[in-house]
Amino acid sequence: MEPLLLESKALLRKELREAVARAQEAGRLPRLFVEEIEIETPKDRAHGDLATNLALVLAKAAKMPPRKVAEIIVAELTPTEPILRVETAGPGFINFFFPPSWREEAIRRAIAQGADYGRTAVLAGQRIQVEFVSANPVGPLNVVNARAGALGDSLARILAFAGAVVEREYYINDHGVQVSLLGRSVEARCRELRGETVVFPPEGYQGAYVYDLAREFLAEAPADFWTRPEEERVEICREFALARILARQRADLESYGIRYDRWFSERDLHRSGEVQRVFQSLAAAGHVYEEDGAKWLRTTSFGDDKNRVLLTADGRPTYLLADIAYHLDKLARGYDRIIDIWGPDHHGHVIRMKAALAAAGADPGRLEVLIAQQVNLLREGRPVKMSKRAGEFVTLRELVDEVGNDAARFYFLLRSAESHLDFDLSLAVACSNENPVYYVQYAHARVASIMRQAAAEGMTEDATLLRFPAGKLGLPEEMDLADRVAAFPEVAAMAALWREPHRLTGYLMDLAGAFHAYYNQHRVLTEDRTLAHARLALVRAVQITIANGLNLLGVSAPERM
RNA sequence: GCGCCUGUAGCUCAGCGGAUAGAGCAGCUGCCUUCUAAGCAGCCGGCCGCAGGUUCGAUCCCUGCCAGGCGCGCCA
Repeated sequence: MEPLLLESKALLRKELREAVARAQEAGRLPRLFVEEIEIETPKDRAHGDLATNLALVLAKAAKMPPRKVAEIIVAELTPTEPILRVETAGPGFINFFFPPSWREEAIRRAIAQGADYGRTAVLAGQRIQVEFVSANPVGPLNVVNARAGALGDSLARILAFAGAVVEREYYINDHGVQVSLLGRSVEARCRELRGETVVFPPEGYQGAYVYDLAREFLAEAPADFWTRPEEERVEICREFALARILARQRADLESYGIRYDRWFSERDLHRSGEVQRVFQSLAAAGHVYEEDGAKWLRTTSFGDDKNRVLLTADGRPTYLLADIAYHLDKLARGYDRIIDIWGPDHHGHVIRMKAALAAAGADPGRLEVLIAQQVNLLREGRPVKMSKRAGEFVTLRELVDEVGNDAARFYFLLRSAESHLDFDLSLAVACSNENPVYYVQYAHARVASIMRQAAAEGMTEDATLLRFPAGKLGLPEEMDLADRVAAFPEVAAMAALWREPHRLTGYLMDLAGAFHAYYNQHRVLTEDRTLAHARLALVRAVQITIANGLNLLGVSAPERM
C-alpha cells in the first residue's frame, strides 16, 4: 500500500503538470520546460495541507508576475478526490486543502498496516552494506564505538524499512603492529604477575584490562609456556588476547542490540594473497612508483593531496593497501552501495580511500562514508577524561550499564552524525523531562494505558478500531496528530535516502509532544461512545507510529512505565 | 601550512532554497477528585560567526575571511 501522503503528492504533481499543459495549449502560458514539481508541507496550517512553489519557479521564464502564473494554473486545475480546496497565496504559492476524510484514511492505513506502517519502496531493488564500529581488537569498545554502533544499526534498520536489502558487517583489524603490540603488552604483564621486573613496551597498552587478560591467560596457560622463546610467548598471548577481546566486543554489541551478518577478518585478505594481488594490479595499471625503497600509490592523480605508501621499505603492506583490498572485495560482492561508518580520527582518510578505489578501477561513488564524530563525555556538566593509551576511558559496556540501551541509543541518534556530541551521563540516567527518550516512550505507554482501560469495553482490537465512525474527529489537535501520523512514511524514507537517522528522533519527539498536549487537553474515553471509538483509533495510530519509529532506532516501546 | 567537521536563544542542538527560524535544558508563573504529572499551558530569551555573490526568495547553495574541534606516519 502506497503511503497516503506520498500518493496524494504524486497525484497533485500529475494534475499540476496537466494544468500547465492545458494553459499552454490555450496560449495563456508560454511554452517552457517544467522540471520536477516541488510539493511541500507548509509549516503554518493556514497555508494549506500541501503547497507548491510552481508559479514562483515558472514566473521568470514566463515573464509574468508569480501570482498571475499561479492564478492561470489554478484556473486550469480541476482538483479531484483528496483535494477539497485550492487557493493562491503569498508571493505566488498555490495551497491545497484536504477534507477531514483524508485524515481518517491516514489513521485507517496506520492501523491496518500495524508494524509495517511506514514501509516504503524508495530503496527497493538496492543491496546496501553497512560496515560499522570495526574497532581495533586491542581493547574494550569505547563511547565513540557506541555512537557508531547506534548510528550503523539504526541506519541499517531504516534502509531495510525503505525497501533495501541490507547487510551489517564488522571488519576485524587483526593484522599488523597494533595486535602484535597487544601481544607484547599481555606477555609483559604475565611476566610482571610472575614477579619479574619488566620493561613494559613503550607504546604498549596500559589499560587495566591488559592485567585481566594476563591473569585469565595464566589461569589456563599451556604447561610449557615459560619454556618457549619470547617471540612465541608473545604470539600465544596475542592470539589468546585477540580471541578474548573479540568475543567480548561481540557480546557487548549483542547486549547493545546489534548483530552482524558477517565478521570479516583482515588476516584472511593477507592469507588468501588478495592483498598482494591488489598491489600487482595497481602496479600493472601504472599507478605505483618506488621512492626511498617504498612502493607508493599515485593517489594525487585521483584527487588526493599527497601520494600514499602501499608497501613499506621492508616490504610490508600498509593499512591502506589492505583496506583497498577490503573495499574492492566488498564491491565485488555486488552491493549497489557500501556505507562505512568511521570514527573522527579517520575523517581525513575519505579522500585517499576514494582516490585509491578510483585508481583500482572501481567506482568511488559506490562507497559512502559517514563520520561518527567525537563524543565529549560529561558527568554533572564536567568532562570525563578519556585516553585509551593511558587506560583511563569509559567503555561501551560501562555506558550501557549506567544509562541503559534505550537512553544511550536515543541520545546518540538525537544529533546528526557529524556534529560533535556532548553526552552528559547524569542527564541520560535522569528519569525526568530532561531525558528525551522517556518523553517519547511515555507517549507510547500512555496510549497503552488507555487501551487497557478501554479493553473492558471491547473497542481495542485493531479490526474494531479500523471501523471507527467518520466525521467525529475535527479538533485542530486531532487534525494535527493525524497529519503527523500521515507524514511518518515520508520521514522514514527521507532518513533512509539521506542516511540520517536523527530525523526520526526529532520527528518522534514532535509527535510525542503533540500527543501529550492532546492527552492533557481532551479525554479519549468520553461518554460519547462513537467519539471515544474515533479517538481510540487516532491514538492507536499514534501508538503504532511511535512504536515503528522507535523500532527503527533500536529503542524499545514499553507498554507501561 | 593543507584537508575534513562544526559555528543558530544563557547551555545542548533541530531546521528538504520558501510564507512569522524551532525544541529541550536553565530562569519565572500556573495546572493532579477524571484514560500514567517521566505530562501540560504560559512568560522570558535570536545582527542564524562576519563580508560578498547566485536567486523572485538564503540559516540552507557558492567564494573569501574569523573562531573551535579533529586529522595530516613507510601506525591502525
